[in-house]
Order: sequence, then structure tokens, then C-alpha cells
Amino acid sequence: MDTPKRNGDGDCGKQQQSRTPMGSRVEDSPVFIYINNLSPMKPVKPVHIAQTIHSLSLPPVSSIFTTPHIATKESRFLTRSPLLSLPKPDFSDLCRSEITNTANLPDNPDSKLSQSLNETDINPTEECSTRPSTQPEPFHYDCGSPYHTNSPCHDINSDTKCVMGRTSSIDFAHEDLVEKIIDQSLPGFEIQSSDNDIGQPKEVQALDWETDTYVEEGDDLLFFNSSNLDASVGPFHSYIDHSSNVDLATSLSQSSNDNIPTTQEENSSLRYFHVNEKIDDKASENINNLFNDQGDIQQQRCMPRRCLTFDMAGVRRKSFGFREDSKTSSSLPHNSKQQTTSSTPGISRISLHLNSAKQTASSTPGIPRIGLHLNSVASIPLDRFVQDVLPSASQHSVNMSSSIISSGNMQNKLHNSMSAEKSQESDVQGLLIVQDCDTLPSDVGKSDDLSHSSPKNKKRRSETEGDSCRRCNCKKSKCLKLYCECFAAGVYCVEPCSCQGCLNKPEHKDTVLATRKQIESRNPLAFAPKVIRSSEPVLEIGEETNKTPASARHKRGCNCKKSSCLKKYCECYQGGAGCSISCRCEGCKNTFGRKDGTMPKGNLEADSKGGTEQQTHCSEVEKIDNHHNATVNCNQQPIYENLPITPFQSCRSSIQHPFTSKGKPPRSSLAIGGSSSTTSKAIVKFEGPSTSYFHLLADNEIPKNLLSDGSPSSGVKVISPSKRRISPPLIEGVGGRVSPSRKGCRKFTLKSKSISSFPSLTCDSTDEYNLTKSSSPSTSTAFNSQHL
DNA sequence: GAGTTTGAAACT
DNA sequence: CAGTTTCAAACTC
Repeated sequence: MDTPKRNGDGDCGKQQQSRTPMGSRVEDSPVFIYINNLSPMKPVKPVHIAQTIHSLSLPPVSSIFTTPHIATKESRFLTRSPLLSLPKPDFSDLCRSEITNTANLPDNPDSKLSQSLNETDINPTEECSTRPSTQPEPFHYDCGSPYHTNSPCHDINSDTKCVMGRTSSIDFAHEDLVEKIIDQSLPGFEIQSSDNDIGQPKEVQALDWETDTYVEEGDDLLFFNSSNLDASVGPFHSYIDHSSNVDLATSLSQSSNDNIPTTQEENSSLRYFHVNEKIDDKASENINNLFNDQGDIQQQRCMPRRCLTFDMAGVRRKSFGFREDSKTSSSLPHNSKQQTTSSTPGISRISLHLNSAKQTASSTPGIPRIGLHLNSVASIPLDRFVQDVLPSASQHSVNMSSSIISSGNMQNKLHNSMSAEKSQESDVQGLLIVQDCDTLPSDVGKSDDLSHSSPKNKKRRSETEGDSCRRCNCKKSKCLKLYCECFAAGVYCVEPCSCQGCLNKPEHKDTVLATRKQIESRNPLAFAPKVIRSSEPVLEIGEETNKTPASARHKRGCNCKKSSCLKKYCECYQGGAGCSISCRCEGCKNTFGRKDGTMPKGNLEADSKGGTEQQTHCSEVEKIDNHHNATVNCNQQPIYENLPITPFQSCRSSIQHPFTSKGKPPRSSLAIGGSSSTTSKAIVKFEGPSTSYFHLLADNEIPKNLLSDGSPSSGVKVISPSKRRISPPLIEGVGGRVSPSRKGCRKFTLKSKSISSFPSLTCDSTDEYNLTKSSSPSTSTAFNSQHL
């Protein structure tokens, strides 16, 4: 990649050599050697790398081996490294290859999430042996996830190129392969193709929407119906985005090489591999060659997506390898190393092992790895997840740290994740696991039945459980207007809803889509998250500046007259966002930040004292948590305050209020909603050529630990119709350069496609951008440039 | 649980 | 774009 150009200039190379002092040749220098070793594959897109949003992709060597703990906010951005070359892996081997995903939450020792494909565990040490620990991998996988840390994926070094973040994503280049693998390793998983009539989700209606919505041409959804899990748990959705050309096989093989996280990594809460690689045509060809059955190369190029759904809500309980490690982490057969000692009461880790077969063949260095993002998992309130889900899924190896999974914000996370997936320009392929709030613990345990509960029951439930999963209660809108939170969130109404005359159901998908489309035509951002979080103060140049101290900001601003922005009537407040200039509120007293830019005294106090309000909320949260024996505690809340980061409220800000236990439960499907088309309509500016992948990340997605670092990341600027700018992730010091203009950038990563994580309900939106269909990076780039 | 308040969404 | 109406959540009693 960095190989000096010798051609063209012709003489340059010679001159350099001749100029080498002391007769030592450049080639002899360790650096040079190192570089050569880095990538056998010559940089298909050198520039790409350098400018890649994902600074992570090219972390300084030193950083490569750094521990995940260093993860910073920046890490959250998904990075994609160009796929240089693709060795031909043996397909059979590939199938056996293990995919290990681990998400690290650097600061969270307790939380860990790993996914592996195959039944055989790979011995980390063995894998390590294949590659010198000191030798960085040629390929760098960025972890675009929110948790993605600065520390290179490599830190896991050799082990995983992992990325941390909740929005984990797994990149698959080859659908067939994926399916095959999944089928083999994950009997419980169900693969559905968009092309096919997906039909109703077996378990959760919410999924329907996703399937319907998200599935666009060439997109496939993989449903992991882990019925195994406690039904009460609810749907657990994971999405695999195939948008990129990344070769799965390659990834797999690579993954085999990767070392399983070891003790060092144990501290990290989540780990996953994220392969955001753009593959050039050559790479694609290689990939294609890899598969005999590939049959449809175009599909790859089309970057079809898949959605893996872990549906836990269903009655069915199939074990696909989830295992609870909370306290029995040691029990994990594989990757025992991954298991950490979580002091946290409750479950601290969730390990998802998808495959355990160990692969021998793919030790080839430089092979891209697959990253599984278990965002949704992470997003699930850990406490509940642990209590409700894990227990039921005793057979599953699920390790999750509560810390990782902070209560709330799941929707946003998911939403963001979805967005990320959607972006097709970005070749990123990812696996997102989305949990439907319905499946969330809150609801879980309370009702296993999927039938709608009566409003009363719901209300009571909400009261008792804090409304964590409460949904809409529409009576007149038929849940086809934005009044309906479900609809607004881009999800189908499900069991917890108390709506009347609801048309927001899979059976009325046509109506839903049409309505949605209509609304989006009116307001492209209608389904976009209302609250946008930034990890740091916004220093936007030439734009409206929100002087709000809060890290979150409402996209439109509120219009409160009487509530003084101190009640949840205020969307800013509800979303944990401070009011900004864009707000038309009167008498603003928003504790998250006033319209005038002042931080309310109470808020400041909150930092030191915890704030009255926050304490209150905390108490609520704790109450709930305690109820579930979860370890989520308010202590985490202050983070937001300190960091000025407020939890990113879900798709709709309101949904995931940081402090509300009563807050509406995130909707798993929020994914659906993402502002699908809306987002897609947003203007995305890529600062780097390689930044094709945008991911909208919420700060809250990141463990507070990660948040501690306020360093901005940077990056992609996304200008939405609302003029909101989103900055692309930049990695400071890593290949990435930080432009002044970016300093103030918000830390959202928007997958262009997805700003709206929602898969657009309509194909139109997709077609509009024609993103889905273009798989080639170049195409994506073109797209991006156009919209710049 | 019913009623009121509130502000966003929708409509004109 | 502004004003009004509709709507459902948030809140109060």
C-alpha cells in the first residue's frame, strides 16, 4: 500500500535508493521491510487507505498492538481497508473456518462479545503462531462500530482484527458461502432471501418489516431464529450486510488466522471483526474464483445484504451456540480466553459462537476477516438480557457485559447500524444484530406470548417495568403516521402495542410502505433519528452551531412553550439532548443544555453530584436493573454528563432516554426505520475517497469507558437536508488526517445509504440512489461524489 | 384509570 | 410559511 511509487517517475525509485545514506538501502530498512510484509497485496487503492475514514485501518504500528482499552470514540467509526489481494481459499476449508467476532469494549473488562462460526474453536495461540505477533496484518479491518477503538483491530493482533462496537458488522462477500456456512454451523438460523417471499417472520412481526423493508433487490436477509433463546427475550436480530465485495471465504480464512482474544483482550467487552474492505475488481474476481458455486457473481457485486435475525422472541428455541457466560464464562469451550472475569454481577459477557470449526488452511496472512457485529445484542439492556435471555439460553454461549449494553439507546444504535448497512456505496458489509425491544427483557419474562396484550396489561407492564418496551397506543392514526412511534421508528407494531385499527403490520406492508413513502416524500428526514449525538461540542464551520453543551442534539429542535424543555414533552429533553439554536422553545431550561448554549446549573451539578434529575432517573434505572439483577447502574449515566454526551436516543429520540427506565424501549427494528430513504437522501460528503462507509453512530453506543476520550474522530461530513452536519470519522495520527474543519465534526458515521438505517421501505429510495446495486467501490465513490 | 396537558405531526 | 387541527405521549389526579 505504501509502497513507494517507482513507476511513472521512473527515476524516483532510483534516486531514492541512490540517495540512501550510508549506503543502506531503503529496502533494507526495517520500515521498508515492514511495509512490504504488510501487504502482499498491493494496494489496490492506496489513497483509499490513507484517506479512509477509518483511521483505524492504518493505525500506527505501535498502536496496532495496543490494547483495546485505548479505544476512543473515534474508534467508533467504521473503517474500511481496501482489500488488496485475495488468496484463494479452499472453500471447504472456509466453511470450516472459524469466524470469530469479538467486540471489545476496551474499558469494560467485563463485557465481551464474541462470535465464532464453526463448532470447533480455534486455538488462539495456534492462530497466533501462524502469524508473528509482531507482524501486523496486511489487512486492516476497521471497526466501524461505535465501539471501535483507535486501537487497531490488530491490537487484538493477530487475533482479530476487530473492532469494537456494538454495531458490529460482518462483511460477507459471498452470499452463498455465508448461507452455506450458516446452514452448517447455525442450524437454527434461517436464511431468507429478499428475492423470495420472505413471508412473515416466524417469530416477530417486527422482523417482517425489516425483511420487507430492508430487503431490497439483491438483498437477502438472514434470520437467525434463535428460538432457543428465551422467548421472553424477544427477537434478536442480526444483520449481515453484504454491501461490500469482501470475500467471505477470505475473511473466514483470515479469521482462522486470527488469534482469539486473549487475556489482554479479556478486558474488552465486545469484540468483533469488521471487515470493511472495498475490493476492487480484481479482488472480486479472485473472490469469485474462490467459489465454485458462486454462480452469481453479480450478486456479490451487487453487494447484497443479508439480515441475520436472531429471533429470541419466538417460542422456538434452538441453540445456535449462545451460551451464557455471565458467571460461567469459564465454561466457554472456545476462546476461553475471551472470557474475562467480570466482576459485574449479572451477566457480563455474551459470546456468540457461530462456528467452531477450526480452519487450518486459511492461515494466509492478509486475508480479510469477517466481523460480526453484535450490536443489537449489546444494545440490549444487559441486565435484562442477562436475566431473561441468558438463562433461557443456557446452551448458548452468550457473553455480554452489562456495561456494554447500556440501557436504552438501542434503537438508535440499531438504527444507526441499519443505516450503516444500508449504505451501499460503502462496501461495508456488516452483520448487525438487532434486538427487538419486544424481545427485550423488559417485555421478556412478562409475556411470552406474542399476542398483543391489552392496553391495560401493557400499561401496567410499563408501569412495573418502566415501560421499557412499551410501544404505541395509537387509536386513530392506524399507526401509519408519525404520531405512531412504531411507525416513526420504522417498525411494525407488535405485541406490546396497544394500538387500535393498526395497519402497521406485515400483512399491510404495502400500505405501510406506501404511507411511508408518502411521508418521506414530504419530509425525507421524517424517519431519521430525531436526536443526533455528538461526543463533543460541535464546532461546525459555517453552519448552525448548536451551542448546546449537550452532546446530543435534536435534529429539528423543539418548539416547547410550556414545558420549559424540562419534560418529556420536549423531544430534545426526551432524547437527552440539549436545546440548540434550532429550537424555538420558550423559557428553555433544558437540563441537557439550554437553547442559549448555557449549561444549566443543575446539569453542572449533576456532573459532580449526579444531578437531581439524573439521580432520579438513575434511581429508576437502578430500580429496574435491580429488578433484573442487572448491573447497569446509574453510574454510567454521568458519563454523558461529563462527556457532554447524552445517550443517543433511539430512532426517535424519545425512545431511549438515557435516564428513563420508562423510556420507550428501543425498537429492534428500529432498523427498519432508520430513516431509510430519508437518510439516503441526505447529502453525504466523503472526505476521503475511501470513505464509502458511513455509519451513524451514537455515542451512547459506546461504553462509557470509551467515551472518556473526547477526541473527535472525524470524518465524514454528512449534510442532511436539515443542514445537519455529520462528520466523518477521522483517525488522528493514524493515516488519517484531521482537517481543521473536521475538528468540530460530530461523531456520527453515516453510512450514506443508511443514514436512514431504515432500509427504505420502498425500493425507490434505494433505486433512487441506486446504491444497492452498485457493488464496486468505484461506483460507490461515484455516488458519493455526486452527492457531495 | 380517566382526564388533562403538551407539543409534534398533519392539515389547510 | 403560518395558523389550525389532529394526534398520541406525557403527565396529573
